[in-house]
Amino acid sequence: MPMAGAKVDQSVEVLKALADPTRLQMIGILKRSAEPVCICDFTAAFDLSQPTLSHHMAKLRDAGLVDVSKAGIWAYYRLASRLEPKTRALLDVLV
Amino acid sequence: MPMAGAKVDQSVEVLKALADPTRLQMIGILKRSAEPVCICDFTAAFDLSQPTLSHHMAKLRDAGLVDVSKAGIWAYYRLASRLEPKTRALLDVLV
DNA sequence: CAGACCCATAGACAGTTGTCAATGGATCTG
DNA sequence: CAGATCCATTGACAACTGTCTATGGGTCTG
Repeated sequence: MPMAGAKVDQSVEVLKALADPTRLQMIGILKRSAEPVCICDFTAAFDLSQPTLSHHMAKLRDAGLVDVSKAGIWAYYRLASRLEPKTRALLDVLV
Repeated sequence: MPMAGAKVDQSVEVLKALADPTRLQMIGILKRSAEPVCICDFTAAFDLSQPTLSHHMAKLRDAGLVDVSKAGIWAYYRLASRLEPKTRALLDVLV
């Protein structure tokens, strides 16, 4: 059976969020990390400015791939706990 | 172990090829079709011009997702026969 | 309070992308 | 040969993307 239009759009949204080397590696880091990660950790890992990484993280958040929790000064990011099974399978294949 | 740089770039290339509703559906059609499909079939299935569909197909071809064989007037497309296992797993999850 | 620190947003700008109309090449058919 | 058919390429254009600098809002610490 073919994919319905809404399913296609949702898959495309996730794919677009992952179709960037920086974001794909960010997701990989989050997936492998037991502890949540702050933006400042990413600024140390990537040679990109802090606003750029914040922008990428917002895209991952908009796609529903990432949860954020603020604690004091820091914003802690982790892989979303309630991912669609299909999305989780996608990440298991990718990273 | 983290992904190496080249692996990231290759994954991103595939993801970018799939991160478009038209192309994702084209891949779905090719994956489910036992027979190869010509561009004219896609012009019947999508409300897009022939050059646009040809352009999308070129992107899928450049990403190594699709094989093409020309026979007379027609160009027959099918899912690539020799896909990386990771790429095949990706398509099995997606479509 | 004053400063330092983390993060998000806004504005700007070059590069990429998705689409179309127009064209041309290659192949079949009469 | 002449026309018709399928497809790819080109050129154009609006829209989106990735990046930076600059700025501002919170929050902790002297």
